[in-house]
Amino acid sequence: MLDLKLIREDTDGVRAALVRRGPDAADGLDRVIALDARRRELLPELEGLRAEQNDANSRIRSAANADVREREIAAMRGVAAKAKALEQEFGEVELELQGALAPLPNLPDPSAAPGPEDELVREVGVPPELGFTPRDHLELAGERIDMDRAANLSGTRFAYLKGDLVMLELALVRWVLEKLRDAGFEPVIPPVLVRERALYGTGFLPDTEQQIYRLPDDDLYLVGTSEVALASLHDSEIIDGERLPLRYAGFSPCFRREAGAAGKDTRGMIRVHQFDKVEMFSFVAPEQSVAEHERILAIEEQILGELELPYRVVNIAVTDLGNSAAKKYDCEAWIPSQGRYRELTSCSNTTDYQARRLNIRVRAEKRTQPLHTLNGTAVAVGRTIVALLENGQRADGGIDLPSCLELYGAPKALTPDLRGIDNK
RNA sequence: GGAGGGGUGGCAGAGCGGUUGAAUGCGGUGGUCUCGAAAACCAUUGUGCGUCUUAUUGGCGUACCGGGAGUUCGAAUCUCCCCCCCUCCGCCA
Repeated sequence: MLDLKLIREDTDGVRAALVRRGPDAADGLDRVIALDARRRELLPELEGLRAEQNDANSRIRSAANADVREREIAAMRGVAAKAKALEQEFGEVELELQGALAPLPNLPDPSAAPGPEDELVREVGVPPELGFTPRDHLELAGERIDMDRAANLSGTRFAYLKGDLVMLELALVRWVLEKLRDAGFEPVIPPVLVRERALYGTGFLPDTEQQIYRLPDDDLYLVGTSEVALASLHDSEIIDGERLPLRYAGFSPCFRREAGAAGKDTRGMIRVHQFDKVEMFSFVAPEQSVAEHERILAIEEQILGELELPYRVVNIAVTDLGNSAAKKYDCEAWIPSQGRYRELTSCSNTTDYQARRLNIRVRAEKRTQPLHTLNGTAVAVGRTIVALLENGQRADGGIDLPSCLELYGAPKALTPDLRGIDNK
């Protein structure tokens, strides 16, 4: 949600910022301005009538006798009717205004990449010299990733994960959660079924409805990321500035319909309907969000580094930003079988956009204002396993795994799955 | 799923048609007292919107007693719908 006051006072600035996202990104702006003006016309009128009513009420209350009282009441009937009609109109205008304001995306940060291409920030590590044709993660995993039977069960883009890979997942999650806990992020396992308000509040609605699973019988939605639930953790609260920053690490399954992704990444676990993810989420004072964004990015990079994955960081083009993000970095890991980098983690500064929708404020120096929220992937388990398998592969089909996970119960290495390799 | 009881300010808890933004207690803040602290006493203590003074921790108006709609000159108080919590029964990882 954009700040109405800002739209009113710096219309041109807001329009220019929105237009960076695309030529039609500011399309709803004029309607918002018109509705806001109408609202501001109606409001004093309505409040005047209410003042009149309040006045009359105290006279009626203390009326000397029944006659005086009756006369006052009779006189107020007309005022009451007028107020009611005005209230009705005001309510309609306000509703329309909210409806027009809600779809407007966040103002991009000036340093967000101008587009149309993402901007390379840095490249870290070098893609491994394998000396043989790389196998993809399905070949390497063999029986340990069974998407055929999963398709039988649930359709395309689902997977059974088995054996050592289950242990690998749990080790990854445990490792990352401990790391984040030590960095001040409180571990959270949130609900993954949520009401509409949570998705609206985080800006996924009304923007990405085609991506979201909905349970119409219960009026609930399956979240595509624990960000949704973590943001709502402080719904409608006023938080003392001294308590910020508040940092959480959510661990949850994530559900995405991937409608409109037909034909994209049809093989393997890169793009599936269900995956587990550890997500960072921070509530910070407005002046802290830029620094927090860099901090979250640094943690993401540290994780990829310790997992010994070659990766690069890109500053996402404004034209590709989701509605709530003012700026976003992606960390892309090298995927040998594809010979290119693929998004593994991502972090966004959503500034006050979600906070305003969820009415989350900070109180400092006796002032209250919307705070800033940020989110970032710590580990998206499915894609991380893909990257680990493919980058750690040896000529014999075995896979070396990074040593950081050993303490957490992951095997040192995975044995070749001969069946998987024969079938290739 | 069935039956019943509730949702009031940071918390506890009154009010159940008219000086109620809301008693009282606790907590918080400022002060008096004290060498200092505690205790005691005094004062103060919400948020949004509009407007004025555009320096304001400010003045005025208005709204907010889970959310929405309604009845009424007037609703925290009455009616309806929704949400949430609690108790008992049933079911269940």
